[in-house]
Amino acid sequence: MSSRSYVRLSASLLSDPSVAALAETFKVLGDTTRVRILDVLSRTELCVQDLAGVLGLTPSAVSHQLRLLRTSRLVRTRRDGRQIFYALDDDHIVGLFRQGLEHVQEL
Amino acid sequence: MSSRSYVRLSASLLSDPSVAALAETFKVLGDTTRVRILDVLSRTELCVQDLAGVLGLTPSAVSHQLRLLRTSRLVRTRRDGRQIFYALDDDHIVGLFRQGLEHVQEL
DNA sequence: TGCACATATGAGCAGTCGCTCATATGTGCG
DNA sequence: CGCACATATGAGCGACTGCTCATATGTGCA
Repeated sequence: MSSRSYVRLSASLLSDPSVAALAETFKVLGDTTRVRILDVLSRTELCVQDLAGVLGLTPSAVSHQLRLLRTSRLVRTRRDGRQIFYALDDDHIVGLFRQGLEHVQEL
Repeated sequence: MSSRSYVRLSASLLSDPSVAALAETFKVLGDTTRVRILDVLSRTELCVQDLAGVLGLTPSAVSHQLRLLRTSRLVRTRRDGRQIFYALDDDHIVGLFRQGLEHVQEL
């Protein structure tokens, strides 16, 4: 392949910011704890201590992970008294899970 | 939430192996170098040195990443003489990228 | 066969990750 | 207000990641 072709191919690739944002999103999804959290939240809204209860983790560990998920706009929060309820922020995550599972299941 | 409800919710969640496989797949996608490699391969089949040329990386670095992608069944190989050509192994990756970009673009 | 090229692999190092533990912030209620 | 509860945050530790550099494996050709 000529270096001239490198240039032509490069011009059609994803931009650096897109690549970074995409990788960042997948990185957040690439951890069993966060997958489990998102799986739970795809079924019901839940507060931190209940998430911890369901998943068998400390509230602190869950809170740390939720911060990441919040920063990535994967979950949103709603305060009700002392508790803060978490829910999925958009439907793309469910789509990503479904598509990811399809890939996984054909191994 | 009662501990009885924990049990009910838990029963409907993804199995541990599914969670592990899903997280593993996303983890592989969660790196800019691998995203760039897959982006290139979504447009054309390419051998290691040309991938390195396009991406401005050493052939060794590319080869290390390709091994991961191979193990995860995200790319497949075809030998032609001394060169080994890499291509996407299935269409789900393109779908995952598209879905991921949709999420990213609404930030 | 022997040499050059293409790719793969292993060791090792700097940077990152996910947890725990301690502590801070924020809210409701007496 | 003052205390208990719910959540968030920071430091720090062991485990892991992605690269480089050196080396091994595999292929084509004289």
